[in-house]
Amino acid sequence: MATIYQVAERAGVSLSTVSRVLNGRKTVNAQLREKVEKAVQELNYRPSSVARSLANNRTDSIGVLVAELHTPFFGEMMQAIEMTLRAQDKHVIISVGHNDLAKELDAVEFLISRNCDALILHSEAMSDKDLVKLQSRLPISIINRHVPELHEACFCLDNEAGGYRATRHLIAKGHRNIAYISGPACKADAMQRLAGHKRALQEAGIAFSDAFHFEGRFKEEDGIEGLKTLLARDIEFTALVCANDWMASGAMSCARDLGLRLPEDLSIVGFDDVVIAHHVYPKLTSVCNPIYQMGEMAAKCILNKVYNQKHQLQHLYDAELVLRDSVNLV
Amino acid sequence: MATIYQVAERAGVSLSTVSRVLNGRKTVNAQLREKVEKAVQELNYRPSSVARSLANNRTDSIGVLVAELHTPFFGEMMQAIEMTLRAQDKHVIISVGHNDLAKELDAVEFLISRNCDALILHSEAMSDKDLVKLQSRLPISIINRHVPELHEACFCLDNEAGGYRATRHLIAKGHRNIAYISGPACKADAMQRLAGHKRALQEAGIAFSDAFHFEGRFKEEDGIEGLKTLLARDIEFTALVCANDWMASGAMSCARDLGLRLPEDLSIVGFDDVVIAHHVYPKLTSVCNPIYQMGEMAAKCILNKVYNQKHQLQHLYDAELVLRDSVNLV
DNA sequence: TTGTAGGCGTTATCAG
DNA sequence: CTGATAACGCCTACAA
Repeated sequence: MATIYQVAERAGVSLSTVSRVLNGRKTVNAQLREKVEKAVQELNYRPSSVARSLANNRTDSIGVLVAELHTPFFGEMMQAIEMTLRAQDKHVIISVGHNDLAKELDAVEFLISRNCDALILHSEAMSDKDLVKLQSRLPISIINRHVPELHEACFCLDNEAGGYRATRHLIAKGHRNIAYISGPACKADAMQRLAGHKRALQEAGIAFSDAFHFEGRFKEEDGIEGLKTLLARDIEFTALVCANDWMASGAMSCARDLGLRLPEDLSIVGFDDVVIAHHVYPKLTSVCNPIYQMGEMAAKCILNKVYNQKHQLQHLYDAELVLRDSVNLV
Repeated sequence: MATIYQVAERAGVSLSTVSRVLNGRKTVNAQLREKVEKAVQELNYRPSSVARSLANNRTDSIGVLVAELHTPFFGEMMQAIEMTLRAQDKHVIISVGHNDLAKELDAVEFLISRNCDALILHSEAMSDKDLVKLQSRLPISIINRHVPELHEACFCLDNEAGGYRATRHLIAKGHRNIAYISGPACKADAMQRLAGHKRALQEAGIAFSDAFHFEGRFKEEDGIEGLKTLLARDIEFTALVCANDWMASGAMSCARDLGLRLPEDLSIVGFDDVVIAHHVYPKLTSVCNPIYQMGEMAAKCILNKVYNQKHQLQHLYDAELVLRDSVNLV
């Protein structure tokens, strides 16, 4: 690999001049510039990003922490981040945290040890305090979580509004008895979605009852277990909202196994609108989680903070309902 | 950030000694070693990976080129790669190629400009020649594609065997009239899968006919269009194999729209066994593409080549059939 | 076993 | 506008 010295030598100038033309400085004689460019061509010279990083203390790389990589949600997120960052010649280094505190912290240290200029995090296990502390070490942006002290760094969905929309839609379709399978009580987004559900009920003058509520952990199996549990209770319902699509899919296959017709016997609404929502049968009406946009914004936030760009930022995202075939008029 | 100088000063030794203990050299006095370690602790010193890279001409980072990130297949692959590489303290830099030659080449240059030690590629657009040329620049490993000159770097599925298994299964269930929706003729894996299908037919004494074949491009819509087209032809069939799960899902929803009962009126087999196979209805019998393992192997191949490790490598993968509910006995 | 000195490839400062 | 020269932080002969 050619170095800047060799280019300088070939062009008959000093290496400072080469550095200048490489970095697009205006203050260089046109003739010399041409000579340098020619030499660069001939030697097929490529600057060493490592040496450059050492000299100016910037790596142009951004670390991204995700819970998992093999799930559609994170795929969308990564795609958005990679595309917007690469368009600005920034590199994306990934690291997975597996929803485990120790592993997340380890992943973060790993990323920092690589001298990332900044971090984008989708963390479930770290505490708010951890995140605040982290920001004092390097710029970060946070997806899908709101940390009050770090508001300008957070990009999240209006989960409450989403929960509200899902249930209001069912009510508008004539449903009055609506069951709800939520995510775990320890997760803020799960509770916000549930709160939205309750608000919609209240607005329609329907009392919320714990009997209609099952708490899952966002997994497909929880949808199955949840529906079974609800059906075994002494209640009747014509509709079910699930706090994510995986549970909704589980509930659907369970319902079918139990001989229920969908959506005639049971209307179902999901949440997140991940890819499976299009593929289950009937196609699932679901609240959209615009993760792509959020990933893009988180990346732009970093571009603003670290590289002095000036992108317009939006921190809170609307959770629109995507209508498909899983809800029946009653 | 503390530097190695400061550690040396605090420990009262030279920086070479610090460097030695940091790199685990045995040839250093126990007392000094302790002093150094103490100083490292106290200063919370972390070596600069950038400076280290510059000095020893290695970045410990591997570039990965994928077509897209937002699809389950690549998610699995990335997860596998990230996990096996990070276990060895190597970093993963991602770059997406969007199935476009210019963009893939651009992505590769981008990765190389970052001084990656090696590349892992899932390339659809680059030619064999491009890949051979690339390998002369830096170590690479290739997923899901066989380049004869680069055999030891390739990790792929036995697509022919997979196609064979899918069709043989249907034949074993009594089907004789089996339609096939393939991937595009320009893709090697698509043609191999089709070849396997033909072999199974031949083995059973069933003649292959173009009338039973529709060529798609691996998209959901192609499954829809394909089934419609096949049904419009003057033929009868009780089973359909689709060269991937997306087309299978499309065919399923199309079949249902047309009033066919699944699997009573039409048995369907998919390919790749991506996540949606579990979520469509009825759950889809599909040929498994062990992308996770392949990703892991591609990563280990790099570890062997670049970092002198000695992992056992497997280059060709078996395509097992995963039985679910989409095939009927006739 | 330990320390000194030079090099890795750039950028940045400061004279000229 | 151009060219020495000193960082940047670490590694590694080589010398002591």
